[in-house]
Amino acid sequence: MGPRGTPPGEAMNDNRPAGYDPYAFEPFAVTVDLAVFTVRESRLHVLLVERGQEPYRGAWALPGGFLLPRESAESAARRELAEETGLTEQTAADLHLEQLRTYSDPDRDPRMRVVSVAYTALVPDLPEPRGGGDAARARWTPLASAARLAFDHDTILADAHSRIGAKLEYTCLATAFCPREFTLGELQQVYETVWGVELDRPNFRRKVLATPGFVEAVEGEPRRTGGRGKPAALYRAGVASALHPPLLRPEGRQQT
Amino acid sequence: MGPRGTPPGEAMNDNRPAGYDPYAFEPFAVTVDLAVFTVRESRLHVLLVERGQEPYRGAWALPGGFLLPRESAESAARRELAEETGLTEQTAADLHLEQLRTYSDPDRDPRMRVVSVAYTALVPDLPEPRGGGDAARARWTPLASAARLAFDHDTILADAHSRIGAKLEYTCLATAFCPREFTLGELQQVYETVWGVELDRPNFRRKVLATPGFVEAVEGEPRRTGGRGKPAALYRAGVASALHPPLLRPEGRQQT
DNA sequence: TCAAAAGTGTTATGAGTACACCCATGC
DNA sequence: GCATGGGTGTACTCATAACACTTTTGA
Repeated sequence: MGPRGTPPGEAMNDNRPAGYDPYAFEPFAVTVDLAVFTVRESRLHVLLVERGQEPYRGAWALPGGFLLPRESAESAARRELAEETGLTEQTAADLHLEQLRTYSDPDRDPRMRVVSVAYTALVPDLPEPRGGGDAARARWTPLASAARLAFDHDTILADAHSRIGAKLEYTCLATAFCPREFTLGELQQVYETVWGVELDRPNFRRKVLATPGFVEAVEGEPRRTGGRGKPAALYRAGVASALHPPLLRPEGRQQT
Repeated sequence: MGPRGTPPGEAMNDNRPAGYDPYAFEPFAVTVDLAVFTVRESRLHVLLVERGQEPYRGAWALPGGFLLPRESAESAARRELAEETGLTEQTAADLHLEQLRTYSDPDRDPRMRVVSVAYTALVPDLPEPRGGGDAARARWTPLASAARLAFDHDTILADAHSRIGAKLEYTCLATAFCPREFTLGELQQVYETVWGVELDRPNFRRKVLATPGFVEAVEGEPRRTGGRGKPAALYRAGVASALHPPLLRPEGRQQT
């Protein structure tokens, strides 16, 4: 059958181009890339690191790195995320991490063949990252200012942005952007920021509360002020993960 | 910055575990796996191949194979698909292929480290495949009978099934299961088969026709009979790719 | 003439929208 | 008091669900 049946070093089979031998070529390297988003001051931000080496020295890039020999891509992503953001391993282990897709263009890295598995993470507003070792800087960058990244990271970032926008429609993911306890106003801000639209507050409220398991009210009287105005009730993320029916963004509905 | 800045053979940086050198370990192999679906006799079928070598000799598996040195994962997937199904390269090039996700568990292949990029393809009912070389057999298998596949292919197949089910809700993908010209009854069959539910014909019909660009009527009087009953009008896939608003499966709506 | 599949019509329900209005707090 | 955000009420619109009914073919 297929080439999978013939690992490098074993006999050829005729389903493989004549003369193909994995050891005759440079090995593939496998990396992970992370598009980590947060909402800050009503703008979507992404975590970027500055490259300290060629190629793309001095350019900004998505954090990421090589898989260790006995590590899955998701473990590698969590490890890199912890390293780059200064999060504890525990916090990183609990984070919502989602595989975006894999980028495998043969020329995506000018030096060698690198296949990269991209992940998306959504985090609440975190302290400024402490940059990895090796003279690297890391920082939160408004998405609007994140352009001309190294490698194909502009593409990955665009894919990630579009994916999370879509995900907000039919999952409860938006709560991942919020701290453990949050107000419905903050949750609405997440949607408005990611989608770049304004939503009707009364309707948003009803929609969220009508979806069982989306949010759960925090007991007692605890309320929090967002500055001025009436203090808002606090909620925590609920147990549901999917939104049925979905919460479609306004643009997604205007044909008919 | 991150390890990506240090390809194998260059200097270490302290963001990488001490002593790590990609050449000191077995190289990663990168493969593609394909979950190719079709609808046959009102049942969802998947294309499987029989393994001719250890491990899992004699077991059924998803078709797939190694990436060539200068080939993207998607190109590899199209190439493998053409090889396994006997499709022409041209047909394979036009097919709807979608990246599912990447599987990277260190132990997913007992012999070596293999990272596999899985793809999903939807095809109309095709002739029986002609199996690849090397004594392999290939055949369409009802999804219900496809179990205990080699490697982690049970997992991949389950993920693929659940993904296409979800995709039918908010994309026009169902037409990929149909021949170039099809009736609305056939299109409805696709939904009913993939979702495993019955839909109301009048409502389905209205919904499809009300979505601009989903299908376009074939001009003139051409009608086709599906055996007995009134001949149905023929349609072709339209230009739209997304469904707004989505066509939710019944189960996805029964909470409130 | 009957079964089977295509196609049309109609009504009730419920989700989504838009917008008016009241409440609580800081300045 | 007034600006600011939280929270409630309501009426209109439109998509969907459910189901009755007609049409056109093969046997």
